[in-house]
Amino acid sequence: MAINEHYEPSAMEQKWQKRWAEKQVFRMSRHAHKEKKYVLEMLPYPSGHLHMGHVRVYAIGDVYARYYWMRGMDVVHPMGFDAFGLPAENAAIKDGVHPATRTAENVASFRKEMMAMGYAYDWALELDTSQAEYYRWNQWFFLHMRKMGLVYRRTAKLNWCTGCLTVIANEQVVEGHCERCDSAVVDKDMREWAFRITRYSQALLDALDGLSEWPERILTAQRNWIGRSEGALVDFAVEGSQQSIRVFTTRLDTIRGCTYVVLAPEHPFVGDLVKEAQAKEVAAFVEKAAKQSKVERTDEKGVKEGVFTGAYAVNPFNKERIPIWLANFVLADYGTGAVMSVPAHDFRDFAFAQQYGLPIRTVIHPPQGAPPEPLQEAFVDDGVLANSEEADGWTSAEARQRWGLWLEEQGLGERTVNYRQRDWGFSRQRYWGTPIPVVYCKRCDPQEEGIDLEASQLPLLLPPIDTQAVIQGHGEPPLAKVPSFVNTPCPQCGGPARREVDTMDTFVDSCWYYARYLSPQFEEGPFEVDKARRYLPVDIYVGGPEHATMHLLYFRFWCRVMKQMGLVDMDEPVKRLITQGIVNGSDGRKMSKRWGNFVPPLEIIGKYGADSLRLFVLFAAPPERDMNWNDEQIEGTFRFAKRVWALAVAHLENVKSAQWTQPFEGAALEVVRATHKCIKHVTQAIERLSFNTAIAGMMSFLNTLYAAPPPTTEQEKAAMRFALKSLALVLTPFAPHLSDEIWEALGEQGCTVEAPWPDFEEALVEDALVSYVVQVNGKLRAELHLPLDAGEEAVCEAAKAEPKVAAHLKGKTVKKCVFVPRRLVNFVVA
RNA sequence: GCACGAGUGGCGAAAUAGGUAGACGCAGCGGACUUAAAAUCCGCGGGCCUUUCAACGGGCCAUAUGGGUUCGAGUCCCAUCUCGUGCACCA
Repeated sequence: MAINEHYEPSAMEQKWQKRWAEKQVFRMSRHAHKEKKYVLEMLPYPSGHLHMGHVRVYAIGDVYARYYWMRGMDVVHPMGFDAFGLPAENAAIKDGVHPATRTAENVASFRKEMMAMGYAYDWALELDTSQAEYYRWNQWFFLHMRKMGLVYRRTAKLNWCTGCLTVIANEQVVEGHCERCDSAVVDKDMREWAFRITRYSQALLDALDGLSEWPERILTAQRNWIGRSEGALVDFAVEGSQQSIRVFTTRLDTIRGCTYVVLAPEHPFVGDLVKEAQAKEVAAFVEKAAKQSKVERTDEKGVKEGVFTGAYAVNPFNKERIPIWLANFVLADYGTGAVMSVPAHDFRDFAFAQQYGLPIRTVIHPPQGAPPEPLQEAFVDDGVLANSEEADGWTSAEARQRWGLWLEEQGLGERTVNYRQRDWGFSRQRYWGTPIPVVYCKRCDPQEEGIDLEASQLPLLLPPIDTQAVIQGHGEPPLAKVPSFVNTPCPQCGGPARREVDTMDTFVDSCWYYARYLSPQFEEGPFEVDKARRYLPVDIYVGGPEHATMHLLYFRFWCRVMKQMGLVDMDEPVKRLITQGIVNGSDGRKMSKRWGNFVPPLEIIGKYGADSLRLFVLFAAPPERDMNWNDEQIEGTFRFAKRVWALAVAHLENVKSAQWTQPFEGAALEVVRATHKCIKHVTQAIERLSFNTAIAGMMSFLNTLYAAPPPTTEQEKAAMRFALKSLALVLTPFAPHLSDEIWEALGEQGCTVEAPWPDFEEALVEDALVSYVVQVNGKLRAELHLPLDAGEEAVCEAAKAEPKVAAHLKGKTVKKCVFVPRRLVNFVVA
């Protein structure tokens, strides 16, 4: 076979991509009887073309997939498309192309570009979530989960994205703006469908402790998001009324310092409580608050406004009569929508009390003693109780415990746990998503709770639509404009009924896709349970940290539901999570056409080849760190690829058929040593997610081979052949095309990914001499090269004999001599 | 405000268990090859001081800042600063 002297990646890479596909080398179950490894990257939204971020995630996953294949494992490495979603629909509004058409085009180009990168996917497992064969199972889950009480319809103030023209979930609102399009989010009173994810808040929180292979930042983000707080519910009797106000507090220990109670303006008791004298003022206040959006109300930091209702409550602990106020900062949907105010021990309450001249009473002292009165600021830490009669001297923790019990005994309240997390609202007023399999019938369902379709009626297909006429961005669900879809007989009475016209959030699609990959053609259920048993959970999951409190929380919830349904037998979907950093433009800004810093991967592949691009994204920074694109660094990895090829070409004919079975010695042994060292380095670097140093190790090895004398003896030729062969193998996860080309040129069979990962011999990793550092009082004074087996005495003697060391020891007493085998000697002198 | 993470050359970064700080690469400089350039190959490369024509050497400082533990600290402890991320009138 003729060897191309020059490194020309384009033709070479295409050749191997074709061959891999023909031979199906990446198919699932190639080693069906071996240990399984499920390597997964978050499935992409097919947006048109790959960008550098995609190139990076998939390169990371690909390293592990190929590595584990070579380790002889039964690897599953699938890819698919999160094909529903707003961009395709918005594009349709703009240019009139149907979302299905646009999506199909995009999927095709994504697939092609992924293949051009040489990623090792089993394309037989490919998924497209916008296909009925997939989304029908979303509907199937919906019906099951509704029976389990995990799906319900509610009316609430919802987050309406003014850009996407749909309601979005709490998780998708970032500082009052849409996570996707950054438009303002406003409150809108609407009805929607929600998953009761909060039923799992505690379980999802507890299980985080077991996710030892997840990045700490993701675990923390989820803990914060779930926002568990322990506290108590306390009933405050209302003077002259049968009603009592229930408040939630985490600081029951401060309750004797409570000098007033505050309700949210939306609190249901407000109308009953308010006294005639205050009625006008209160009504105005409530109206004003209602007009403000959640964003506005929480945006004005520090501006607290309130109004007195004229009513009084009674503190159940000291029977004190205290006023009831309304305030804009109290949230109706957290806790009970009512709080007890303890100005002495809460910053907000302190500011509010000062503003409105309400009394401030200290009941907690810091351990050092009483603070000066009047308080200059709230003391919010735990401390020791004071001014609390029999409780004086208790610690805060003790008081919470004892009073909590007392409340329960007296029937005045209870200890409780509150979560910040809300249920997951998943209705979307858009077209390009999974239809919700529910019908409204005025006769059978006057409350519009929704009547479920029968499982046999699935899939409920998304109707074909006239793009121009129907997809108009007026904020009405597009499906409402398709009479043939809307009008349907009631599944119960057969009379005229209307279908639900909202569709599901696309985050539903990504909740269980990892299980579907294992049996994408399966028609009897969402996936084959046996396959799930064999291959789940996912062993390595790679994706962006921006999903910390969205997808990564939703799919954990869904996994638990699937377990309850008996579909899977694990609690958690993913063992090890890798969150890759962002690829920014060379100016450090987000890569975007707008900034003119956008680098299309296809262009780079064309210029340098996929191998060099893969090497670049893996070498420039560790996987979890953000990185900037760099036009000069890519030249560096391209140079490396060229050097590897040039070295192989230089030696191939000479060493191709070399054989040697005796122990190596001399120059040949040095080459063999360097090879073992490289194998060890790369192996360990891959295991600890340090791909940049893995590549650095190979670069060093290559430098060593360049420096080695040209092989002349049979032994030296065999050593060089061993070096080239090993390099081809360890390079495979990073630059697979180049590896296979060298592999083939050496006369080896098949492709590198089918070959076993090379082992290293510890004895051959060691150099014959070990380098010792000699320090005097911790300062470096000399370096020695001594045999491996040199003992402490011999090393110390040799060290003392070094002239530079001797100079520093002269006239001083050695008080101590620290000896670290194989590393250093340190003389401590006075 | 609370929580988490990170600060190392001109730049991207490395240092697995407390043991030679800056591996590997980029840019830069010097050399070889070439009529020349590109490509390629080889070499140099933290700062300051000192010696010297120069080379070789020698000394001190240096991993955000200030302390501490240790024979020895980028690494461990305490405090501070800066940046990034998440949560946030959440009671």
